[in-house]
Amino acid sequence: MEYAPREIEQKWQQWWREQRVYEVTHQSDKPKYYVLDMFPYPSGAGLHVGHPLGYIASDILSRYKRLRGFNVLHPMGFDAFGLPAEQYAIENGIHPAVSTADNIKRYKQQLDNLGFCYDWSREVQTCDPAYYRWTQWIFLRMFNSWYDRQADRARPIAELIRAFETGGSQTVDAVHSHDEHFTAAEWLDMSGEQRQETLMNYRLMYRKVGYVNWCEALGTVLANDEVVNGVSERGGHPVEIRPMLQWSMRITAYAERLLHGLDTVDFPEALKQMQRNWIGRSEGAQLFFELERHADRLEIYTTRPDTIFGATFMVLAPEHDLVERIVTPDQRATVEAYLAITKSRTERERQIEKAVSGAFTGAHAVHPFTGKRVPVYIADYVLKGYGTGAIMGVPADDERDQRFAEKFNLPIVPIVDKSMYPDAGMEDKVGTMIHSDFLNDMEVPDAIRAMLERIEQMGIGHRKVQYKLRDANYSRQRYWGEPFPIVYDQQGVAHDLQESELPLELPNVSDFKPGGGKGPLAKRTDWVQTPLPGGAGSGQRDTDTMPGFAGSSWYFLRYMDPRNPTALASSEAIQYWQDVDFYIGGAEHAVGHLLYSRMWHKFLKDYGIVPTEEPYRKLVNQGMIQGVVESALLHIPTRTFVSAELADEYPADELAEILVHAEMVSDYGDLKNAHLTAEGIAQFKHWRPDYAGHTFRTAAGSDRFFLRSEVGKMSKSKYNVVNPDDVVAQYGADCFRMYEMFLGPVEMSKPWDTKGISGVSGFLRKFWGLFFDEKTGFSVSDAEPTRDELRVLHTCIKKVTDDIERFSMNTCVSHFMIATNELRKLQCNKRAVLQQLIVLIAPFAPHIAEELWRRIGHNTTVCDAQWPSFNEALLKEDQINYPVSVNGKLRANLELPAETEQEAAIAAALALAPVQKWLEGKAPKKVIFVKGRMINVVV
RNA sequence: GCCCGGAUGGUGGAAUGGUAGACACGAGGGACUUAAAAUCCCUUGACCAUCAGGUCGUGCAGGUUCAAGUCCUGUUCCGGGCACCA
Repeated sequence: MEYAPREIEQKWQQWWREQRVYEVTHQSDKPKYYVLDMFPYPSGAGLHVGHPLGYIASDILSRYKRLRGFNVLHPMGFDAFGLPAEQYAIENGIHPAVSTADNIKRYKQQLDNLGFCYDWSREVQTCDPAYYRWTQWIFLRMFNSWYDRQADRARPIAELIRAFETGGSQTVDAVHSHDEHFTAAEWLDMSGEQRQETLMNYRLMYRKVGYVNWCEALGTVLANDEVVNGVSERGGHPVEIRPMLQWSMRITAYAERLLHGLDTVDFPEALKQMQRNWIGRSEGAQLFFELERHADRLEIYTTRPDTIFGATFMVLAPEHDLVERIVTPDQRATVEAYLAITKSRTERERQIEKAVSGAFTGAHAVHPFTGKRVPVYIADYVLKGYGTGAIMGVPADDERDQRFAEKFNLPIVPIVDKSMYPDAGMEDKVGTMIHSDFLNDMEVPDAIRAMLERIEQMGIGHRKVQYKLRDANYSRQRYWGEPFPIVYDQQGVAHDLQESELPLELPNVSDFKPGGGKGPLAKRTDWVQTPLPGGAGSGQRDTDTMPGFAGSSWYFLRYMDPRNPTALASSEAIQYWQDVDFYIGGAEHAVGHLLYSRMWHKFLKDYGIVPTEEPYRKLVNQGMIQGVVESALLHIPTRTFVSAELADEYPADELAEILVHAEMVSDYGDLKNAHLTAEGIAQFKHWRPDYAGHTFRTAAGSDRFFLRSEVGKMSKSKYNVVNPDDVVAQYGADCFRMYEMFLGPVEMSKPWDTKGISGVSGFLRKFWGLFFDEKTGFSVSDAEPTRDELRVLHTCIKKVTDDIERFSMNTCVSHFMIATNELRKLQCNKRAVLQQLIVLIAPFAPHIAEELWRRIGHNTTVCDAQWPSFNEALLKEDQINYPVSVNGKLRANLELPAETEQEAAIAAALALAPVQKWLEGKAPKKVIFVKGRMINVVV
């Protein structure tokens, strides 16, 4: 009987759905296992063959864990708020809610088509009010929290207020934005408004005027990780730095925990490194320089306090508060001109130029050790947002300071003798101190230690750990996101909504265009005007919405108890499911989602809402399946298309690359052989009538017109999108799943290439064929399996089990192929062998497995079968082939019975004539057994 | 510039320090067929060969080891991330 994948697949997909085979509950005695995919943003383009790679791998793992007796949580949902839907609305007038719902529907159809074992009853959508109610709830909890450094956790803001009332600002060690000192009496003297302003300095969600990444084209502010090379990640629009009143998330409070947590989780090393770099911890000193003729002191940050004797100038960031106060009248014009230039330049221009620039303020600082006058400059290579926004210039030991000193003719005093370290770079922390007073002759690390001590003794500074990580901007001047559950009073003080007022639903609007630095919500004045919480007068709602990462920062918790109306998830559900055991998704979220959600999790841990410090135990980044971009070479002057191998005959600048639709290409995906046949050329001319009159030149004697191919993104605009639905229609979902795994390791990126799929397709037919007899149809035997048959089966069980455990899905497919081929040779149709093989293959090809499982006589789903265990004894062969090598070189093979003792093997090996020859009469020093088989004789 | 990865046949890729190239594609040859498709069988890293086998071979140069694709040092190229972070 023919293997008809589509028939089988549709039948079982429907049955699984109707029988709710994949729904799970936390009321279970089984151990839990949580397998999570990064949920997709449902774009209008639908899925292409690259998207399901990670989903297939996680589906296999989920099914495997279920067969191993785990209660497996494997949910799916949609990250449904965000910019693209809103841009689409602006361009086409379709409400984001409508287009998002359409896209989700299409995604679900495409996913179901592949036979995934998601528990769809747990689906979440971040744009659903029942979901974002809890996103708003977490926001408010953060708003009403501060970070206690002493306890190293977030705590309710009410406790901070009590501390201020009793002891002022000095009684607590709280994370805050800027230093403030006040006594309890001063706190009590403050107006309500002043107190609220003070509290903003401590809240974990807080408002501040900050320099933010403003994108004019998108009409919104962006987070640091949403800005790439000075342009917006989405759309590539220019981004400028602008001061705006914005919500911020105090992620910096968690910097140290985010860093340390990385040592406890199983993430790819590269990803951990990316997060470490993003957090950017450095140890150094914050220290003060007195300013000449000024009461203000200049506070700088340095990781090299040992080099202070080489400090010959100071540099402030152009935006530094002190600039205005210290600039001298004769330098005012120069400084203002420089400030004007820095302001007018966009972030992008500044990054591209990298030219040394700056201006002298006319002011001088006093060197704390030498008492010398040190000139104070401003320059944009010093950043306002890092450290104190001021540095000491040490041109002998820092490349940027050196360039600056050369440009402005400032003295360069050598302070580290690196002659003992010829390979050391300028900024390496090695060498011997010179021209450095009491530090002279010390090695750099000792000098750093000595100087830190001296600075603290003298009271001119202190040790300080500094992070590159900044607080995340949390406001977006957009429509399609979570509204802030906040109302402002006349004084602009933020009041939080009561929990009973949540969710604050996103109101409908008809005009989605942003304008005047405000989002579309500002136009709904009827919605904006609202009584203050508690009814004390009228107020105004926040017209911004939350950023895309808000909803995705905690979605994995909602899956645990997705319909709970009274909590983000019940504590029983969270206690049972705990955390994510296996998380799979793209590496592009390394410093965005993965950092934010880790922080939210730690925050929730601080309040005992979740039991674990880290949300994800193990993370795998799946690679991308790329497309191949095919183009035909056009020789413009002669209006002739030229086959790629003839390109050398034409001047390169007269050739243009014209994109060709992948559907017309023969051998698509093969970088060397992709070509158009006569039929393909006809299709191309029909598709591009503007080229219908052009001639196509192929090499003499060839009817193939070769294309120029390169690996690139799979995208509509490159005409190279391969839809998984089409592959499934032709080969079946089981074949598609196995083939994507067979292409290579899940972590690896590779171009899509359909050519190899025939191998997997053929394998599935052969596998199916094991169960059928040409004449009698379905036929399995109840006879006892032979030793050979069992050996094939148990080898396969062992290898597949080992390989799934180490997430090596591609080699699993090979093991299935080997087992199937061998059983075919043995003409094995024994039930005892085949039914175990079905279970092995079920995670990879669930439909064919289900069908055969039923046919073989089971009346329950294969999903509830038990993973077979293997018998080690059966793996041993009756005869063992002993390769014998002398000094590591293979010399001979000898066959011995498996039961032979090692001594017998040695004796036999050494007696072997070829080995005798290589021993050259010498006595062996030692004999080494390898894997209990191979013998190496060392002479 | 800095930090991570990676480099294995014509191709995708296998190899807990232990017979490199599993498995698959492609290619070549053969069987079946009027023919094609499908299917099946054989060959397929390079070189030498008296056809028994031998020599070389995992980007390059060294090292450790009885034994290195795998570990160490240096180097080249490719991919990814960060980039005035004091």
